[in-house]
Amino acid sequence: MTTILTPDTTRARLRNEQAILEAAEQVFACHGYRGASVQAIAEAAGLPKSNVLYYVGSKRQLYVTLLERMMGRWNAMLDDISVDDDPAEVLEAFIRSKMELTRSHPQGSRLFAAEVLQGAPFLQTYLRGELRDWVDARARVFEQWAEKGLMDPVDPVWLIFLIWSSTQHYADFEAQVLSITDRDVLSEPDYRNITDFLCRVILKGCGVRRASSET
Amino acid sequence: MTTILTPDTTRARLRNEQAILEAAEQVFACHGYRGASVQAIAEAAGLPKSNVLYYVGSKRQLYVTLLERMMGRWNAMLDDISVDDDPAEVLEAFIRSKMELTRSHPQGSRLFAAEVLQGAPFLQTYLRGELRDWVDARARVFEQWAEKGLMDPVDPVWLIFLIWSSTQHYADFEAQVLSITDRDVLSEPDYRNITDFLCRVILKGCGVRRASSET
DNA sequence: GTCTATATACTGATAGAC
DNA sequence: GTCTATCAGTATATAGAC
Repeated sequence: MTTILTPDTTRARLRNEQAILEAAEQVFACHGYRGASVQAIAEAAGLPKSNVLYYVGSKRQLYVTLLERMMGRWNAMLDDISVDDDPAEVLEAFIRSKMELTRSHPQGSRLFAAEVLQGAPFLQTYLRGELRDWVDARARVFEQWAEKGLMDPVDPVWLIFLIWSSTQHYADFEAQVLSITDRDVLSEPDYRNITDFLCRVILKGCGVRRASSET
Repeated sequence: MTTILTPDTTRARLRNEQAILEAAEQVFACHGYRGASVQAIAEAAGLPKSNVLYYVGSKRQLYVTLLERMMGRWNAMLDDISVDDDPAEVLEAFIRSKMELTRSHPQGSRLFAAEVLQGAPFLQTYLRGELRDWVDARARVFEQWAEKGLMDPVDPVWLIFLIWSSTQHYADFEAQVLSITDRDVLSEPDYRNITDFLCRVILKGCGVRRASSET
């Protein structure tokens, strides 16, 4: 079948693909892989079910594409550190960038949560490989900081999980947070306040003196 | 239809109902409400699908029953506090009991997470009522402690969410934790270490002096 | 109480008209 | 490229034999 790719058809294709990805991220995040239906994704994207499958191949491929997109965002956040860096600066940047990921991509964060909740069948190799190595490397630096007296000798892995969990919470449990605080949405000032709170409590809790106090 | 309730039939009924609840909690926790199938629950319980529906009425009723059971466990943990209590003792007990709920009921914790992840459609009234009131009451006590100089003036609601999220993490993200730390399970000593870590960091982070240091 | 059989709706995916 | 029609499979739920 010959198809003339006019600018219009290309633009339409891009627009449809984008709409599908956004819709699918929302539906997968809400109902998980099994609970999501192609029909629901198609309706959310404003397209017939067949078109969705035409564009993305299969439900499974669509899910993998979305997970890869989210892990890409995640990796973009994971910069390397060294013993010579300032603990306060690094930890604060760590908390802030993780929270910014939650704030800017709540659906993707929830998608990730749903995937891990079902035992992370699609992410095993990533978690046991790339991400474990990254955690181990960072943990060693934390330990060296503790040896140099720059922070308390806390278990570095539990510390990393503390930062991940406390920030991730505002995506995954957004419904609970909104219900309890009687809000419709979490505003940018809300996110700023929460982030400042987490930086303050976690850094102090680890015995790290903050680099500067203007926030 | 007349049925003679011998001790055996009663015992069988109880055993089956128990098996169904356990199996359903696992399947709903893993795949969410929509992603769970009665068939999968029946297989996990070792019963024919029809029997499951005979016992529990419908998938929806089964789900509600499980949520109610979990909220019962949750409420059993929520003891009241007053300004005259010791902040260190109360906060530490809060963290420890929340972590103990995670440890003893990981499936229930994940079930709760999956429910909130989909927007908490079944738990709206609970979250906006009972639980919000409980949080508000506790928040007021935290604020009074801060006024009396017993702890830093941190936002009490973010503090409660910090405790919930950092403990809940070890149920919801168990797959990630196990992959990264290269474990098959989280042992009781692991849970003790994590709990000690969280008590130490969070209490210190809020400027609360710990009551005793023997743990 | 427990099972088989089945009703009805929906699932992911595809074939083929346009 | 986009749609309708349809496939085989599975979903929840129930009716009725035993």
